[in-house]
Amino acid sequence: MTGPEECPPLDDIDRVLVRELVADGRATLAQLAATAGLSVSAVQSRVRRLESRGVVTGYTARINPESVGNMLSAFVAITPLDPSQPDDAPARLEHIPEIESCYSVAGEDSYVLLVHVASARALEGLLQRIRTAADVKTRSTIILHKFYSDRRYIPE
Amino acid sequence: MTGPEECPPLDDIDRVLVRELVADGRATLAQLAATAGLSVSAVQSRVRRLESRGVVTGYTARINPESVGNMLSAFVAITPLDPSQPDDAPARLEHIPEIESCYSVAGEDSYVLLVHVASARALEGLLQRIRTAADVKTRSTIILHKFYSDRRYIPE
DNA sequence: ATTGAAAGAGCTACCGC
DNA sequence: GCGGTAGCTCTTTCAAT
Repeated sequence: MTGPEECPPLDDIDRVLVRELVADGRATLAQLAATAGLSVSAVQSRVRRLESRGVVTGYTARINPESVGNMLSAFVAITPLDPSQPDDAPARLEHIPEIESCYSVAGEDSYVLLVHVASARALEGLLQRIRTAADVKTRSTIILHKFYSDRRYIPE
Repeated sequence: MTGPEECPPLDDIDRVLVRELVADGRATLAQLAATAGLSVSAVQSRVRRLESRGVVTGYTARINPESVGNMLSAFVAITPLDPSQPDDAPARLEHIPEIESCYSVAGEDSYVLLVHVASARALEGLLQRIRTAADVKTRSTIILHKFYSDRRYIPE
């Protein structure tokens, strides 16, 4: 799991492996070998290759934010207040742990963040920290319900 | 990994385990035991409990969408065209694999989707499918760059 | 709840193809 | 690149505390 390297396109077997690892990040090499119709050794070297090429960038546990006390989630769209200043908002926000994701976007705003907090009160404090840390204005969209997330589409 | 059950609050050791499993979804029980300062067996029963309580809802491989051919990502905000109709848009969109996440939100629109597609041409087709499947209008925000994502904040 | 130990399953490195 | 074996690690289960 070092850095992304060369990237010749994935073959069908690679896609099978990626799909299964997305569905179950703890799938054993034996399981993967069974669905791919290959030996454990062959699957192991393919998975290593997918990791070293940066196709698979890591493994993680999916958690329910509410179960760890984050009762409120929101999208926060941000726009720099002073367009003449160098815009390094993502770097200036990276230390804030409540921010799950940070995207730059083409639209009304410059960036969109996905944040998780304990309460409305906590969101108020977070927005203040975001504004002062990055010198931006914020526009928040409260998430009422997560129907599904973390699905992954592997084409072909 | 059956259904969420009772949920007495997490103690400090549980939070340590959850943090490590989020950072490395394939961490072994031995690794977890080392950082938690417990025996392997004790860690195993705690992890099983976190799973059965729905704190940890599963494990997944993180993948780079571009490396599997999804070169374009976007937020798609949708709003039902006919407010008098029953609104079951999320269910009517669930079969579309390009949709990674679906949230209902409090704001200008009813729902926000995160989608991944191969190209602008593919996005055009996807938007048509979304509109006809759910009888909604769409407002898309193209993602230019993902600075970070999939971070998880475990409070305390 | 936690521990320790024993048995089974999985991972890794190496070798021949 | 694929398959197979050997050695080691990890997981699982269980009795005991």
